[in-house]
Amino acid sequence: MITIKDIAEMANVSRSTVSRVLNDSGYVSEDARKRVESVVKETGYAPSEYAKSLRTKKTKVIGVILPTIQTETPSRIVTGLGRELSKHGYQILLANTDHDKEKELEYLDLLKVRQVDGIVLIATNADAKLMKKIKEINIPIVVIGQEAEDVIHVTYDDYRAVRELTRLFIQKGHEKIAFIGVDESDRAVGYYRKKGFLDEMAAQGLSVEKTWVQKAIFDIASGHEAMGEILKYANKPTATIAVTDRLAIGAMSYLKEQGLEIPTDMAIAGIGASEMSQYMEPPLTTVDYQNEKAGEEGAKQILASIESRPFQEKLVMDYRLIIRGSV
Amino acid sequence: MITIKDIAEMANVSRSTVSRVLNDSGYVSEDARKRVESVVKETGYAPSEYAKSLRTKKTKVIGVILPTIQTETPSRIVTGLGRELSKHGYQILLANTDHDKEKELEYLDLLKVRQVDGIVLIATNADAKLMKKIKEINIPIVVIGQEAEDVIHVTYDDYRAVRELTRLFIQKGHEKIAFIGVDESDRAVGYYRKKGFLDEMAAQGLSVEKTWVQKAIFDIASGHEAMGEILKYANKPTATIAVTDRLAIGAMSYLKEQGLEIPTDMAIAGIGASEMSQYMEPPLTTVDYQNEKAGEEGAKQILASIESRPFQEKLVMDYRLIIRGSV
DNA sequence: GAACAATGTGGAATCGATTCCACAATTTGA
DNA sequence: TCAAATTGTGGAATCGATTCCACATTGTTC
Repeated sequence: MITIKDIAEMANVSRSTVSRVLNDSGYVSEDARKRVESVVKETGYAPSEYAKSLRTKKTKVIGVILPTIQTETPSRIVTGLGRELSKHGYQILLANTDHDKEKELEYLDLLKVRQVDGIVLIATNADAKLMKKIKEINIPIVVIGQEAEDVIHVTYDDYRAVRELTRLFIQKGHEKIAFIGVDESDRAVGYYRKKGFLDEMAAQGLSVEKTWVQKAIFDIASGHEAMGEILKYANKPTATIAVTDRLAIGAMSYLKEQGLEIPTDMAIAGIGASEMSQYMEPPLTTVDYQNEKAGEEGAKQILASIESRPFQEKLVMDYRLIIRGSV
Repeated sequence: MITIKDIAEMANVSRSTVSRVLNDSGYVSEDARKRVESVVKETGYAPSEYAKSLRTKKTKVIGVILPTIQTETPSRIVTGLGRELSKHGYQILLANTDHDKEKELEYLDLLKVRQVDGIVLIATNADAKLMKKIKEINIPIVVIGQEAEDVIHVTYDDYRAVRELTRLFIQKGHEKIAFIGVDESDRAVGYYRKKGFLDEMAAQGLSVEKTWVQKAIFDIASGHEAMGEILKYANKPTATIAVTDRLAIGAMSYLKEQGLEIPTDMAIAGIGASEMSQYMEPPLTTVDYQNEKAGEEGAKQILASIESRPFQEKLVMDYRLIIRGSV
């Protein structure tokens, strides 16, 4: 494998001169520069990132920690991240926790040891333990999808989106509206989406039965189960907001099993603009977050931070309602 | 940041001795070993991968090249890969080509420069250009989902799976069976799945109208369009095999638009066991490939190759039919 | 008892790049 | 014309690890 030593010999200069040409730093005569560039081109020489990194302490690698790559939100964000990072010569080192929260902390340590230039956390819960570890490792960090104090973060306007969804139902004449959420330890999906729902209902003078508000987990089966719980009682709602498309799809499958018509007997909406949402029967009303763009923006901010340029600590992505046959 | 020099000073030994302890190589007295281990533990010291790599020429990083991370097959394979690789202290460097074939070759070069220990290609077409480049870069490589001569590859039995699917339709009384495929440059999805279909039909003495065999691309919309083409002619089939779930789902949406009943008017099946397939109406019959396991197996073989242990050049993953309401 | 082997250790060389220092030649300005 | 600044260059030091060599001590075998 060719090294800078070989290039220097071929171009009749020293390694310092080759380095000056490659990095466009310091004085180099035009003659010497041309000779070096010619040799580099004809040999296809590229310097070792490892040797460079040892000296410059930069790796051009960003670590990305996520609970799964198999769902749309994380995979879209990673796509956006990768698109922007590769424009600047950076690569993604993937750290998949497989939903194991402890692994998140382990990966932060591992990525520090691997000297990544920055770390992006996707679909995390920014709890005290995580925030403490983030402060400790002292690497530029971006959190995507969750608020994080004193850390660059890109979020979606969960609160406003759900308020608007709720308003949509009310405008369509619904007064009894149910809600399928997740644990509020997930501030974005669990807390703010619920708060948006409850605040809009209160603002419209509409009450919410305790039995209409269910807590699920992030899978289709638990949406199914939650709808079952909602419909167990006499005072039944006529519409349901689920905090993810998966939960909505699970709920829909329960309704169909019970012979109930969507949206005639129950209107329903989700969040996430999953591909599946489009092909449900009827097609599911949903909120489209700009996940790929969130990834791109996250990449821009972390690069600005790494390269000591001004950055925005907080970005809130826009969203749009996709109104379909389920409402 | 702590280095081996600091550890040596704290433990009252030389850097060589610390290195011997960390790598369990060469003679070290019990006394010295205990002191070093104690200091390493209390400081949380971990050696720089970059410095190690400079000397050992190993990086403990595997490059993964894929056209998209947003679909189920690649994301499941990556999940399986990551699970196995992380057991052995390896990390994944993600290289997403965004369906740009030229980028695949660029990424091979980039990953060589980054001195990854191995490269995994997912959802590629092993054409002559790619195979030439693979020979040239001389890094352990695994191809997943496609056959590749002289390269470790993990495949699915596309041919046999589609023969079995075709037989299933015939056993249910269908004689007029349509096929929605993709370009045959994709040997696995385009060629072998089609060949399985045609061979089984011929073996059963059943003819296939030219208009019943359509070529689509890998998206739902083109499955919709393909079904439109199939139904344009008088002699209509009563069943359709699509080479991916997405194409099947697109076809289904066309049928519904035309007011046709699935499976009464047209039975339909896809391949890929997508999550969506389960929630279609009726639920889609599909072939489940073991994508995560393919990733795990691919990881095992590439690690065996990297570590100069015996490996299998060709693995064929098993599959299972998931028979649902669409047939 | 001597020669050979095993044990244990420290320090230099090495990996491949960048960076800084020293030196020489040339140019500029007073 | 001379001093200072600029231009151009090569080589050593450095980054943080591993590895090998040289040396000293201890143990074993003939």
